[in-house]
Amino acid sequence: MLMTRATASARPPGRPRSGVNAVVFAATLSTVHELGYARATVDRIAARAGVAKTTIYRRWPSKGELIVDCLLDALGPVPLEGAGQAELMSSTIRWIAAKIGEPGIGDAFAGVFSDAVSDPPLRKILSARFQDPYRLQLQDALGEPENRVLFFIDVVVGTLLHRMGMTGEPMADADVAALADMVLRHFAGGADPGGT
Amino acid sequence: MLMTRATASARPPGRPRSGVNAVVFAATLSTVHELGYARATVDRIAARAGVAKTTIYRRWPSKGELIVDCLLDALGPVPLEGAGQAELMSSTIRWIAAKIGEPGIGDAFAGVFSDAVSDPPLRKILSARFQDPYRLQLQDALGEPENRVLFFIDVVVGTLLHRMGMTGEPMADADVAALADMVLRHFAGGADPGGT
DNA sequence: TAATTTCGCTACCTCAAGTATCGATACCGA
DNA sequence: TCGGTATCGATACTTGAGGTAGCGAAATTA
Repeated sequence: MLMTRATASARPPGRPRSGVNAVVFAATLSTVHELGYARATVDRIAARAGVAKTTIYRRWPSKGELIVDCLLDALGPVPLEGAGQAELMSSTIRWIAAKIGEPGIGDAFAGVFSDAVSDPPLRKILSARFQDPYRLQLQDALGEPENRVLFFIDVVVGTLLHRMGMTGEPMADADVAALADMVLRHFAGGADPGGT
Repeated sequence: MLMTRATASARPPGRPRSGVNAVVFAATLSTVHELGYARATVDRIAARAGVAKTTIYRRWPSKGELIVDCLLDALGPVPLEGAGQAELMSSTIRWIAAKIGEPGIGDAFAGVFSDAVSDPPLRKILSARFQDPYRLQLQDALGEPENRVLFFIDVVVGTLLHRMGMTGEPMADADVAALADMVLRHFAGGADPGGT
């Protein structure tokens, strides 16, 4: 009952898609890394991937969705390590800080987030396909309610992206440590739970 | 020795500029509020202000700089109220949260910040003309070193913008209170000072 | 072999930032 | 009163990027 291929029919007819998604993701990150988000046009990404622009638009309906899928592929699920809530939070913060520091990822992250601000459909996609899975995973692992986890994400990701956006560089380890320390104290200390 | 008009020559020759800056700022905020940042084109802003687009480009070299000036005008300096560091920080956080919640301001803030991510010249302008004045003002008022004030700004503004960007709504008061509580505890408690 | 779908390619549309140019207007100094 | 100068509004334009349309060719299934 594996269903790796389909539910009803074995495979759809016609020429199958070539397996270039990974190549496109790699081309996306390296182009964003070298040229920045705005200058990483779909034309350039396609050229670097050795693929036609129309092929990209056949698979992803917009640049924003391409970036979202690329980030999901690059990040994967949170590697939950550690026993207690404090250790889980701390490792999560260090994990996402390291990921945002990897070439291309931070820029793509900030870029698609920026686009979403004035693009409500993209914002819904970003919220549903990107934030929600991590939120649910963290709600389970941390045993915290939705509003507290959303607050956690806002603080951690918001801070890291703001630093990246203002300086062009990822946050240094010492500041990441301070961020983790601040957040852990907040969630450990019982006062003012954060959210209605 | 007032020199309200000039230092050397009384006034530059030619037709003086009409005093429409305030009108343009108001048109910018209302257009951004109604249409979002990306759809608030310079054409539309000019039309709403009752001014030609070329007039805007004669005064601001780019849309980004127009937004920066508009935000500086809308925000003004931090209204430093309260005696101790804790009160100053708390009132500053509530002040910027309220400002970001005003119609148009949060969107313009997030939009120009987003643009700056992949536009290094705009990033320098944003950093020098926008962040630096507030940073210096806060360094003076709070008696904290540069790196700690930068960390403070990253956390507060980053969190508020992330919430605004993901939900389209400003952060609710209860969460702003939690943010203030968390930050105050961090700066009051002596552990892990945040920054090298 | 026929149907179907993807492929690369080229050309195109739309929209927005920013530029160029024009006659008209407002202010200065002589 | 008359140049000189810089702004004004208006129109047209250039450039770049997201996204679409239509083509013949290739790959797969039935």
